[in-house]
Order: sequence, then C-alpha cells, then structure tokens
Amino acid sequence: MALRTRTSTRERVLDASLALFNARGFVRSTTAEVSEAAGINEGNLYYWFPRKEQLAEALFERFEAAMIAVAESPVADPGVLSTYTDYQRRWFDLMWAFRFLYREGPALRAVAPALRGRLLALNGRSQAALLHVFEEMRAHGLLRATAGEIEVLISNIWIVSAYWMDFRTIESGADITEADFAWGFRQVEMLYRPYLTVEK
Amino acid sequence: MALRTRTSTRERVLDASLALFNARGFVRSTTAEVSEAAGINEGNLYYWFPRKEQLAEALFERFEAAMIAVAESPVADPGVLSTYTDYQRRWFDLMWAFRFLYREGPALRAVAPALRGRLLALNGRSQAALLHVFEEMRAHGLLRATAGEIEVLISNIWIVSAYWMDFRTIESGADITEADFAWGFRQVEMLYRPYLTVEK
DNA sequence: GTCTATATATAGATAGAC
DNA sequence: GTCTATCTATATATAGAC
Repeated sequence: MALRTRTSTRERVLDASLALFNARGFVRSTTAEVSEAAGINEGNLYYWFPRKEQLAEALFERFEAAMIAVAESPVADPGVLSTYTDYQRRWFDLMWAFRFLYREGPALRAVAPALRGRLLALNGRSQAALLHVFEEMRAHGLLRATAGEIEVLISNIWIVSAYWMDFRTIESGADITEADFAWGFRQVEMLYRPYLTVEK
Repeated sequence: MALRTRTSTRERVLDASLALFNARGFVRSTTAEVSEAAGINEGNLYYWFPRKEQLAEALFERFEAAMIAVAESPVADPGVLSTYTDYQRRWFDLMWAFRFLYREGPALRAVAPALRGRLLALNGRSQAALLHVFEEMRAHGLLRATAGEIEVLISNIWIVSAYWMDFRTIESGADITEADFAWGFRQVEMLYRPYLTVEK
C-alpha cells in the first residue's frame, strides 16, 4: 500500500492549487501557473481536471470534510474556558488554510456555481455546531447572552473569521503572513469576550 | 451653466459603472457591458476612460470624498445616543453605495494598483475619525471601554460593515437586496452594544 | 499518464471615419 | 464626441503523438 511514497499527481496538483489560490486568488491564478507549480504539463493538468472549476470543487471537498470534523467534534473539557478557546483556534486555523474560498467569494462562486449550495449547506451545519457549543458554555455558566445575541454573534464570528485577511491586506499594503495571524485571532476573540462571565 | 440638463456622458458612464460593479462585481463586468448600460458605444467609452481601471479609480474618488465628509462631519447632538446611531447609519449607507470596492477587493486592487495606497490612506483617516467619535461618547459617559477595546472594535466594525454583504450572499443563495440592509445594520450595531452604558 | 501543438473564446484596447 | 471595424493578448480547453 505504501509502495509509492510520493503522493499522486492528483494530490500534488491539489496541494499546489491550494497554495497558489491562497496566495493569488482563484480567478487570477491561471491553469498554466497551476500546472507549473505542480511540476507537470498543462495538458496533463487537463487530464486530471478537465475544467478549472473542478480544482476549486475538489479543494472545497477537503475543506468541507475538515470543517465538519472541527465543528462537530466534542470539546475536550466541557465547562473549562480554555477548551473553548482551543475550539475557536481549530476553526480559525481551518479558515486560514482555505482562505481562497472567501477571498474572492463572489467571483469564485460565479465560476463554480456548484459551490453555492454546498457552501450554504456547510455554513448552516457548522453554525449549528457553533450554536451548540455556545449553549454548552451557557449551561456551564461561562457565558451570559440571550438567544438573539448568540445568533448575531455567530454570524459576526463567521464574518470576521473569513474576511479579516482581506481587511488586513489593505491595512498592511502587502500580502498577509502568519505574523498577522495573532491579530486576526484577537479580533474574533474580542467578539464574544463581552459575554463571558469570567475574565480571560 | 445649467443649459444642458442631461448629465454629461462621463457622469452617465460612472453612474452606470457603479450600478453594474455593485451588482456583478468589477472583474466580471466587461467594458462592453458598461458601455451598453451607459447607452453609448464601446469605442466612445474608451474615449472617456482609456483603461478599465480608470472607471474604478474615478468611482473611488467619489467614495473618498463622500467618506471623508461622512466620517469627519461633527455629530448633530454630542452626548445623545441616537445621534451616534445616525452617524453609524451614514457610514453604513456609504459602504453599501460603493460596495463593489470591497466585494472583490483583492482582484480589484490587483487590476487597479493605484487604489492600494489610496484605500489605505482613506481607511486610516476614517478610522481616526471614528476613534474620535468613540472618545466623545466615552467622555459623555455613553461608552465604557478601554483604548485597546475601542481599537479592536473599530476594526471589527469596519470588517463587518464591508463584508456582511458577501456573507449574506452565501446565506441567502441569491444576490442581496435592500431587504437585507436592516440585517447588516444590526450586525454592526451589536458589535458596540456591549460597551454602551445605557440600554438602546 | 504525460507530453506538444493547436484551437477557441473573450475581453481589453486601438485606428480612423464621420 | 461618437461611431464602426479591427487588433492583440491571454486563458481555458482540446487533439493527438508518445
């Protein structure tokens, strides 16, 4: 089974695509660039992915699986504040890893319309999971917020988690790096902090 | 001076461009579509704007002037809560009116690199104005927040104001309309609400 | 499966008549 | 200032040899 240690061409194409799309965006990345980054010929790329949008769709499937695993896995120590920070961290990391899905959202969904419904479904599912986590925090007395406040909060967490990168790109004038990561994490953290019953 | 009541071709092109870019995004709008929407020939369009990016730049100048006017105009009744809600409202309306500037941010700035520095400068200037307003609210006892909290808050207000539309587009599955407007306004409002000393 | 060579489509941009 | 006609560049995609 592990006879070939090198990853398959298909996987290498997807790895290269993800890196490229995150760095330059899906629309601005050409199939020529993708194939070069993957170390194969452009014709060969079309053997694996006859349409460019299939690259985005295949990467979305990776994201989808990872997001469901992150969002729906039970937290380590229910009732302990730090365990919920860890939960947020995993969520945040994941959106960073697939940030191209949000950086050029409308353009991406226009060229890969199949993503529209799937993104919608995934959003609903992961937001429901996040709601469950907040309910658990409230049950443990860690959070004081009404149902309405939590609903608004969840949307704002999603918005800031997805788009802080673009905002930061404008602010810094250059492309963001891992160094900006802590900044974004803090922005999200401060969204729910006012509702915590204990000091962080 | 008002001999011709019809607006100039240049102005009509910009009006049509703004509507089109807001609806479909800058990148996906072609110069053929712009000229058709403006009711002129494509060749004529290039007489007024030899490069497509100049459309975005000219519209940015409109935005810039309006944003400075909104951000830096003193509030009507200092110390009265509703006057600050009005301030936020004008800010919010403006970002809606020029939402194309944010919807495809990275792609737009790539094609019109001249916007990068100007957006940065405008962000800094209008955020400074917003900071001043928050300080005024604090001085009047309307707000209880540390300097650090206000700083994070301002960035989050900016992020949600700019990007709630894209988030909403995914959620609703269709393009957003004025009906979603109240939703977005509430999302922003809830960001600073925890820091208010009086009930809204 | 991977390559070379080529086709097709489109969008931004230009030249020049009126 | 406005139009018609045309050019050019680029990006996605295909055909077919190896």
